[in-house]
Amino acid sequence: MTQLDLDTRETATGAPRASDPESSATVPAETAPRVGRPMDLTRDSDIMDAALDILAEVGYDKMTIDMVAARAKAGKATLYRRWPSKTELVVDAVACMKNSVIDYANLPDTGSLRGDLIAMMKPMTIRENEKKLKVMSGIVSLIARNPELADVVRQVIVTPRVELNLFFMRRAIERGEIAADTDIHTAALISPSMTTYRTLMLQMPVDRDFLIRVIDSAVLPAVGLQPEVPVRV
Amino acid sequence: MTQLDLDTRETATGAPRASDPESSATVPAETAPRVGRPMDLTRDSDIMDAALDILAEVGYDKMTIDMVAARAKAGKATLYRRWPSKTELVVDAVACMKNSVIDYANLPDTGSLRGDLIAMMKPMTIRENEKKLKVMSGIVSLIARNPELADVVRQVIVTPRVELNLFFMRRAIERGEIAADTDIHTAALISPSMTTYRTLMLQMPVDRDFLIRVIDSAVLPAVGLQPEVPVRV
Amino acid sequence: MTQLDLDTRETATGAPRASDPESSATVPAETAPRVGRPMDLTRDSDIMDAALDILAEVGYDKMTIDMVAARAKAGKATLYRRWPSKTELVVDAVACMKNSVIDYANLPDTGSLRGDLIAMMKPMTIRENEKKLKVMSGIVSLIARNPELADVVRQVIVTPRVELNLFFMRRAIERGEIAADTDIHTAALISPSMTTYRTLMLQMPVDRDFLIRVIDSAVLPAVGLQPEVPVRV
Amino acid sequence: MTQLDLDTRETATGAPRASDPESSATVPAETAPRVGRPMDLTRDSDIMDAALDILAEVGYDKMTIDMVAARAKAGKATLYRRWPSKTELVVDAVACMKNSVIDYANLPDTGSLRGDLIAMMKPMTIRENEKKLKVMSGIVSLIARNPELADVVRQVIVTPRVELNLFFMRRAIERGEIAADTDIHTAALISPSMTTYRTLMLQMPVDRDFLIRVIDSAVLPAVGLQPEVPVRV
DNA sequence: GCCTAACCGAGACGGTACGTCCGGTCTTTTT
DNA sequence: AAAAAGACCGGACGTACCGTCTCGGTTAGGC
Repeated sequence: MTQLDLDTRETATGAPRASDPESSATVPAETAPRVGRPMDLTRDSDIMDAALDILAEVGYDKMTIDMVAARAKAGKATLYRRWPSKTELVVDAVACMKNSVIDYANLPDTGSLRGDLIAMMKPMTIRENEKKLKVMSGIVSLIARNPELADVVRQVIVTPRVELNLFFMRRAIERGEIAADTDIHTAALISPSMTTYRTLMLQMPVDRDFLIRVIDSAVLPAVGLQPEVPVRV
Repeated sequence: MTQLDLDTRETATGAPRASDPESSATVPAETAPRVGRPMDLTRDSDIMDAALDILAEVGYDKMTIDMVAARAKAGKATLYRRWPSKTELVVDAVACMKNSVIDYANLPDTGSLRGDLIAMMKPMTIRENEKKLKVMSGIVSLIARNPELADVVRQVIVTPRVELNLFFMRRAIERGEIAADTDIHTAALISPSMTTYRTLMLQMPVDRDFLIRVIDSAVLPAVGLQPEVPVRV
Repeated sequence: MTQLDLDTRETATGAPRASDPESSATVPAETAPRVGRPMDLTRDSDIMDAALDILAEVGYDKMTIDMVAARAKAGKATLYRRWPSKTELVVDAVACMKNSVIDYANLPDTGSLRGDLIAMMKPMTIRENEKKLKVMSGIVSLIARNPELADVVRQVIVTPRVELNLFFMRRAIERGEIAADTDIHTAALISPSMTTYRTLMLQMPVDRDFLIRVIDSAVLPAVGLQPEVPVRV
Repeated sequence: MTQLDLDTRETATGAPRASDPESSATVPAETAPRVGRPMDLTRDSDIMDAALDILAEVGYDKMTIDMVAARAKAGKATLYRRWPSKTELVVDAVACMKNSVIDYANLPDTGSLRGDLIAMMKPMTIRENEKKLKVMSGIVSLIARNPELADVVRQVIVTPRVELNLFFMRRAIERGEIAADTDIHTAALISPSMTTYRTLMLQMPVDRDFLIRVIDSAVLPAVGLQPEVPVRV
C-alpha cells in the first residue's frame, strides 16, 4: 500500500552528492569516471549525530557550527562541503533522525479503530529518548523561517503520522466499522494538529490522558464513532 | 464574562518603562516627580509598525535591529529604552497588531453553533492584508526558541481564539443545542490546532473551504452535532 | 630647511578618518555637522600598541587579528572600522612607531662630515628597545608583498634617513669640505642601502664597527674624502 | 679559484628525497634497494616552473599550492612528496632559476676594473625576462619571515654577486690597478646593496644609468679609483 | 609475463585565520 | 532627560588556505 520507503541514508535535502546515479537503469556500466578521494560517508552520520546532540542540548540558536565540527572531530570545511549552511545541516540531521520508519507489515490490528489508535500511542508518549522532543522544538523554527525547506520536513516528519492515521481509517472502512464516505482526510489531521499545537503553542506535555481525550472527544466523533466509554471532563 | 480587556496600548510584555515608580524620595506619594524631556510615545507605534513591516518582508532571523531603527528613523537606543531585546520588541509588536480585540458584546448570534462559527470565519480568511499571516510565521520561531516567552505569546495570540470558541459552545449549551457535559475544552482546540498546523506544517492557505470542512467534519461531530448539509470529500 | 614635519598622529595610510579638515583655512567655524558617537581616538593607539607588541613577539605571519583585538580589549569590528586589513593595520602601526621624527634644529654639528655621520650612528645602533628591530623585520615582507603600500613605508621609514644624509652633505658642501658637484644623491643612499642589505639579506647585526667601516670605506670616498684614520681590513 | 659549483639540479634545500640512505640492513653499503615506481624527475621542473610563473604573477602570499599544482597538472601530494612546505618549494624554485651560474673561466677581462664591472652589467639590466625581478620581490618576504632559511637564499642569490665583485677586485689588485690593502669586502657589497635597496625599498627600476652611477660615484671611489669620465649629477 | 611497491592526479580531510555581520551597550550632540 | 547617530565589545558565520590522507589508476623493477 503506502510505499513510503524513504531511504533515510540518502541526504534528505538532495544535496549534491557524488553518488548521483544518473537515475539511469539501461546504461549500467557508464556510471561515473570518479576520480579523487571519495567522500567519507561515515562522516555524515558522525556530523549529524553531533548536530543532533548539540541541538538537543542548547537549541538551534545557541548551536554553533564550530561546536558541531569540534564534537564530530571534523573541520568546518567538511561540514560546508556537505551542507551549504547551518540551516540545511540541521534539517538533514533531523530528517535522518527519523529512523523509525513505519513498518506497515507489522502494525497492530486490534479489531477496532479506537484500539488501533491507542495501540500506536505508546511510541509517541513513551519516547525512547527525551532528545527527540527537544530536537523537534528546534526544527519548528526552521519551518517558519525557511519555507523552501518545509517540503522536506513535511515529508519526513509530518506525512508519516497522517498516513498512519489514514491507514487505520481505511482499514476501519474495509471492516465496515465506519462509513465509506467519511471525511477521513480531515479526521486524520486532527490528532497530529492537536498534538503539535499542544507542544508548540501551549507548551504542554503530550501525555497519555491528552491523547486519549483527543481520540475520544475529537477523532472518533469525526469518523462517526462514539467512544466506548464516553469521556466527560 | 471572560474579561480579557487587555490594553493593547500598554506594552504587552510589561517591559520596564521609565515610569517606574519609587524613583523619588522627597516626594513620597506623588504621582511622578518626572523631570527632563518626556518619552515620545508616538515613537512606539512607529517603531512597532516598522518592525512588523520588516518582519513580514524578511522574517524574524533576517530582520535586524538596525533595519527597524532605520525604517522608523529612530536610534537603536530608542528601541532598547523601550524593549530589552529584539525578541520582546517583536512579541510586543505582534501583540499590538491584534487590534481586533474581541468585542464580546457585539458578537453575532445566529441561533446555531455552526452559524456562529461560520460567521466568525470571515475576519480570519478575508484578511485585510497578507502581512498578518507572514508575521505569524515569524512569531512561531520565537515560541520554539524562547519558551520563557511563550506565556506572553500564548496569552495574546492563542487564548483569544480558544476563548471565542468556548464562548460560542457555552452559549450552545445554554440554548440546549449541545449536551452540557460535552468536552468543549477539547472541541474548542480543534479549529485553532488544525488551522495552525495547516499554516505552519503544511504551508497551505487557510481558505473558506478548509475552514468549513474543519467545522463540519471535526468540530461539530466533537460536540455531538451533525452538519446540516453533510460534507463528503 | 627640509621641513618634513610629518604629523605621526595622522594615520599614515590616510585611512578615511572623520577628522578630515576639508583642507580649508578661510572657513574655520564650518568644520562638520558631526552627529553620533565619535570614534574613540584613544583606541587607535591601544590597538597599534597591541599590534606592535604581538608583531615583535611572534612576527607578522603568526600574528592574528583576534590576538590584537584581544590584547587591546577591542572588538574585531573596531579594528576593521579603522583599517581595511591586517596588512594596513601593521603598516600604520609601524609608521606611528617612528616617533623619532628628526629634529633638524637640534642636529649635532661636529665640523666635519665624518663627525656628523658618526654622531648620528648611536640612535640607530644603541636602540632603546629591541622591539623596534624585530618589528622592522616584519614590515619588510610587507613592502615586497604590497607594492601599493610601499609609498607609505618609503616615505615614513626610508626617506628620513636619506634626507638626513643629504642634509649633512649639503652642509659639508656649504662649509667647503666637499666639492659642490659631488653626486651626493648617490652617496646618501650608500649607508641606508648597505645597512638594509646587511640586516635583511645577510642577517647580520648592524653594529658600530660595521657602520664605521661603511662610512670610511664607502661613503667618504664617494664624496671625495679620505678617512682621517685609514681603515684597513 | 672560487669554486662555487653548486649543482643546481640537486635540490638546493636538501629536502628529504626518497634517496635517504640506510633504509636497508642486509645490504649496508649498497646504493639503494629501491623497488616500485621511481619518482618522475621531469615533474620537478614542471612544478618549479609553474611556481615561478605564479610567484611572478601574484606574489608569494597570494600564490597557493593548489594554483601551482593545477598549473603543473600535478597533484598536491606530488608537490609535498618533493618539498615539505610551500616555503621550501619556493626557495628551491628560485634557487633553480639561477641557472646563470657564473662561469669564472669565461669571464670578460677588459683590462680595467671599471670595464669589467660595466661588462657584467648587461646580464643584470637587459634581463631576458621581467619575471626574474618580480620573483625576487617575492622571495624577500621569505627571508624576513623564515630566518632559518635565509642561509640558503643567501648562498644561492646573494653570495654569487658579491663573489663576482670580489673576483674582479682581486684581479685589479693583481694587476696593480688598486691598492692591495683596499677594503674590497666592503666595496664589493656596495653594488649589490644599492641595487637591492633600489628595487625593494625605492621600487625603482635598475637601469643602465643607475648602475653606471653606482659604479662611478660609489664603487670606484671606494677602491681608490676615479672614474675615467667624472660623473656629475 | 606477472607481481609488487611506489608513483601519479584528484580531491576530501582537520585545523586555523580571515573579514563580515549582528545583538546589545555606551557616548556624543541636539532638542 | 530623551532623541538620533553611530562607535563599542563579543562572538558566530561562511570562505580560503595549508599540509595530510585516501582513492583508482599507472609504471617501473624483480621474479
